[in-house]
Amino acid sequence: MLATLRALAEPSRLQIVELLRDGPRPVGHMVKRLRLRQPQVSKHLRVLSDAGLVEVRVDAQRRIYELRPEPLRELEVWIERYRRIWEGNFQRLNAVLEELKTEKTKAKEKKRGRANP
Amino acid sequence: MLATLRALAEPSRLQIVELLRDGPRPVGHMVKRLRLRQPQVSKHLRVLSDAGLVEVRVDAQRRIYELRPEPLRELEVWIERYRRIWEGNFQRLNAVLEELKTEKTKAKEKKRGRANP
DNA sequence: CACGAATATTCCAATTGAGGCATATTCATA
DNA sequence: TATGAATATGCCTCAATTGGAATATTCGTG
Repeated sequence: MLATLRALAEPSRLQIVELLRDGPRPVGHMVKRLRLRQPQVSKHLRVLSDAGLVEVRVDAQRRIYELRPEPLRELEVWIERYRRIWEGNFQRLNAVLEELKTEKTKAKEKKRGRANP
Repeated sequence: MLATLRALAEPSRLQIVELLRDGPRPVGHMVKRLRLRQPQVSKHLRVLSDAGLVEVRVDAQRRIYELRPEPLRELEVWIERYRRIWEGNFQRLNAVLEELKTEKTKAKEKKRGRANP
């Protein structure tokens, strides 16, 4: 999970993944499209590969990279656990009250909620 | 999207988000649970807040943090676009062929597909 | 109105990560 | 078999990020 997120949380890498959404591609193809030099693309692919997000197929001196579904599916599963957050009516109220024995609820404050403006 | 991923791609921050899945929580609550000092937790919360992943409610000198659904929903939407990747039978074959005019398909190679072992 | 509780911010040191460049490797082909 | 194409790796540098400690701020309360 974390590995997947870390791999995706980089602009170039995210672009590569988006690129591969259209199907397997050789390195050279990505070099042409991205604003990156070949070594850098290879490095990013290495990271994606270590995270299990892509796999390679060899074609002579060419390397064809392809998305692997597993990590993405896992990410989807993970995020589904948060679904109820946007499907309204959470029962969180009691969760809050559980923690806030000393509740006084009287706040004002603007400016991003800083404790000390 | 990228902002969301970057915010989530850090172990402590991911933990905080998981924590907040159970409902809004004050900073002190997280400090107790995570293996982090208060200032560090505040900093991470700041990052999450900048990414729009959490919002604050003020309660006296306490700050109650709460998950915001939007970025998570967006992430879910984004990942759904990859659904077909794991729902089999992609038509990628022709995408490959499109790129590989010089196809020769003869590969061997083991060791992680390095071009030069 | 001084004090403690709760939290944010600043400054610093150490670590990590991305780009750039040069180079090594492998394959196909002349 | 020498050469060019395609790709990976190593080394270096710079910028960004994280954690730590100290400090500032604000609120409620005695």
